[in-house]
This record gives sequence, structure tokens and C-alpha cells, in this order.
Amino acid sequence: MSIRTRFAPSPTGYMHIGNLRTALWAYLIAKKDPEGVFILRIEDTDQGRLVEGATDIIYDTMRECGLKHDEGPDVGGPVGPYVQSERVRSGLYMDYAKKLIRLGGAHYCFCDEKTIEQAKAAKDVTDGNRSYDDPCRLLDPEEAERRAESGEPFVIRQTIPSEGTTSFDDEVFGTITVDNSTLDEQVLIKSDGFPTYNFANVIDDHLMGITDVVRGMEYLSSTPKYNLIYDAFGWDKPRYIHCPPVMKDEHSKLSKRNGDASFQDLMKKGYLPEAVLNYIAMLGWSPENNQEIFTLDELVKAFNVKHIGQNGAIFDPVKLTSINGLWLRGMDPESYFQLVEPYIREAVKKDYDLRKIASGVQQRANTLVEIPPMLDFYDTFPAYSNDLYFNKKMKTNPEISLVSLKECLTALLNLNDWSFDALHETLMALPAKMGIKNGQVLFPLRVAISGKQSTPGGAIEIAEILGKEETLRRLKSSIQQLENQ
RNA sequence: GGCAUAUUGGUGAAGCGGUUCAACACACUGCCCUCUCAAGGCAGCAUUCACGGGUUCGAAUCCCGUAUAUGUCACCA
Repeated sequence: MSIRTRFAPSPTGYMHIGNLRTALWAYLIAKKDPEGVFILRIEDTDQGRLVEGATDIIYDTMRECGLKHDEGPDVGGPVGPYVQSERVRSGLYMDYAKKLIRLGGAHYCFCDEKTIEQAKAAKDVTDGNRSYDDPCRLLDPEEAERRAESGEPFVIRQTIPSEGTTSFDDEVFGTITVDNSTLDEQVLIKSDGFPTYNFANVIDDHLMGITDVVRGMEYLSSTPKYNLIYDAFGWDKPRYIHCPPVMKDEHSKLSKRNGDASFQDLMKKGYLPEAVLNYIAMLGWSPENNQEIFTLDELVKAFNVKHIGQNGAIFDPVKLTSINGLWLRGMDPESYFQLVEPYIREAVKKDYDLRKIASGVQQRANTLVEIPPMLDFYDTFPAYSNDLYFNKKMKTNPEISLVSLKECLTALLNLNDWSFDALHETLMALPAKMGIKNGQVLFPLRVAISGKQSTPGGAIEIAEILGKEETLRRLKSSIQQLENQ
């Protein structure tokens, strides 16, 4: 039987990183199997929490990441509909709930909320048992059904024995066993007739033939209850893959509440979707070899449930930045240029050779948004301090620099072939002639024509791009600035 | 508080009873090198795997306890 996994978000806001990682892993697990199917299901049974446009964000994010689902609301499939609210309308959950009642796995409950609250308040919470002993479970079934039919408000609760234990196997956490007495008889069908997540989830996973349930570990403690439902129906249980959380720091999960980055935010900050995906795949999972850069297809091949860890992984923006830089540097020059052209144009409005600028940038920028600020010197020669000529490593200072720059000026003045090669030949002859290190000429020159200590591309590239006239203008001005000191 | 799960360096982590077991990567530090910075290369960076016991000839790896963290105990998902 081929693998079927699902990503089942509820459209309550934006797509956070932890969610995206769960989607990714579910995708990878499905695609590991050539016949595997990845399904998108929208869980919108909480009508109160729906957020306008949230579904579109889900579609957009998945598309941008290349996480293509084989079945879902927009593409259809054999086991639809794929939106829970639509499934509710068919009465499907209620039918199954009633069936479950007949099978002894659930019962009607007529308790009103006040009663329940009072009962819970009166209960000793430290005894370790379930928080509410529902008296309705003792009701005569015929009687209960009659009351429900007659229009009395009700919910349907799961019926759980108070004795014994329930256990299940999780692919990442192993076998987990709990006492039934600690399991709450949760509501399956709410008084508005909608199923709760707890119920809809089980029904849908079964009806959609989900073989591998991939979800956050916050569901670990409720999984025994789900298995009790599967058992009551006599259904096959899926494999469970509970994912450790993605943390902001040691203490808190990554969340919108904390103002943490969403996928959309990361895009705005100039990261590549491929790099983000690559990075988050490894949050809590590690490959068997030491490979670090993976395309989606490579992840599919390399991914292995056995290597998912059990501890929360801290989302490290610095590491992401480094991975992103690796991706950027690894691109072929033409695609890179297409990608960064808008960012270069943001800073460079004058008529310089953008492709040459791009090739300098490619070796240096780790994110897209850091590009414009490192290029601002092209359009306007910035004011700068002579202190920039101090460089410990190059052993340069304003005095040495002045000497070097004057040499540069005389050499460049007579240079008519302003090509990279000619510039290179001319300028590299200087240090040899003067008996100093290359850097003692080229570093001052870079400062003199860019007004910065570090730039994408070297002094020679910058001079070439700037052109003879502008280079000499800046050079003269810098020499003057040094002499006036 | 009950229950569940976890605890390897600043970070992600490998290792899951025994020939270097504390890999690899990020970050950091130093050096080298290409025309400079960056990138790249090399080197350094946990005598030790939360703590305390135990099992064993031998434990980061198994067991027990303590501490800490996270999750859960909703007519939210």
C-alpha cells in the first residue's frame, strides 16, 4: 500500500515556520514512496477563529516552497471534499458519531456548561484522574437518544473506560502508555453540530486513507484517545510521527505571539524559499551523512524518519543566513543576476554594468536585502573618514595610503585601455615596484574610490565598473582629503 | 498538581554498551591564500555528555531518583 500523508492546517492566520516544517516533513515522507500521495486538508471546524485570507496564505506558501499537494480543495481528489466545513454539511461526522455511540465508544451528554464548570471546580485536581466524570455516560442509551431527537441540546462525548491502560507506538517517541483513568472524555460533536478537531481528525484521516500521521508533539498526549476511537470502529491505526517543536529559544516555541518570523517575513528579509526549506528540514532532523545543502528532491531521497530527534530545535537565524548565502553563491550567474537585479537597481540608478556588479555581490551577500546598502557608493561617493585607511592586517595607515594612491593616480592617468585586464596589469605592477604588499596598494585604492573598507568586488573591479572619469575624480578627491589632513 | 516526553559545547546536532565516543555544520578566535574585504583553505574551541546513585570487566549510551524544560489536562486545533 502506498504512503498517504496529509498536511491539515487550520486557516487561523499566517503560516509559521513550525507549521511549514510539519508540512515539509509530511511531504517528504509521502514522496519518499514513488507512489506516495501528499494531501492538503483545511481544518476549519472552529468557525470562531477563522481568519479571512488565511487559506490563500497557505496555498501561496506551499506553492512558493514547491510543496505540491496531490489532493486538496483546489485540485480535488477521490476522497474529497478536502475542507472540513464542507464535510460537516454532508452530515458525515454526525453519522459516524452516532455509529460510535452504538459501538459503545461515545455517548450523548446533556450537561450544561455551568454544571461542568462547577463539577471541575469542586474536583480535586491533584488526584490525577480525569477532570470531569460525566454522569451522562450512565444514561440509558435509548432514553438518551430520545432526548436528543426531541431537540434537547446535547454534545457527544467519547466514552472511555476508567480502568486499564492504552498505549500506542510513535515512530519518533517510541511506545507510550497511559492510564485510561487520566483520559478525559472529550467532546466529539459540539452543541452546534460541528465536530471537534479530535473527532474530525480521526474520521478524516481514516476516510482519506492516511497511512502516516505527521503532526506536532502537542498531540502526543491525546493520541491514545484517538486510538480508542479507531479501535471502537475497528479501523486500522496509522503510523504516528510526532514532531518535536521548533523553538524560539530554550523556553518558548516559535510563534506569532512573540512576533517571530513567519515564512512571509523571511521572504521579505531576502531569504530564498529553497534555503528556508533546506534549513527548516534540519530543525530536529539530521541526514545520515554530513551533507548540508539539499534541494527538495534531494531531501526526499535523504529524509528518514528514524533520524528525527525528540528535542525541540531552536530556530537560529544566523545559521539560516549562512545556508542562504551558500544557496546564493551556488547559483549560476545568469539566474543570480535575474534574481538580484531589482535589488541592485534599488541602490544603483546610474548607468553602470549591473552584471559586473552582480558578480561581485554574489560572492558576498548572504541575503537579498543586504544588497542595496552595500552598493550605495556607486551612485554617490560617500563622505568618509581618513581613519578608514587604518587596516591592521594590511598594515596600512593614511600616510602609506597617500603614497600608494599617488602612484595609482599617475599610473591610471595614462591608462587608456580601461579593461579589467589592463587595470589589473597596471595596478599589480605598483606593489612590486614599490616593494610593498599588494594589499597596501589595493586596500587604500578601494577606500579612495568607494569610501568603504569593504565592498563587493575588489578595487580593480570597482574601478572598472566606475569608469575612468569617475574613478579618477574620486581618486583625486581622496588624495586631496588626505593631503589636507 | 496529575500524566506524557525530553536533557550532548554559544547554536543545530552525530553517536544509542566496548577498536579515539565526543563526528559534522553555524558562530567565535588565529593563520594561509587568490588583487582588498568577503568567499575559500587550515588550525583552535565540551578531559566530557543536567545532577546523584546503581547495573556492568566496561556507560553519553541500560536502570532508579532529583532537578529543569516542554506538552497536555477546552464545546481550539
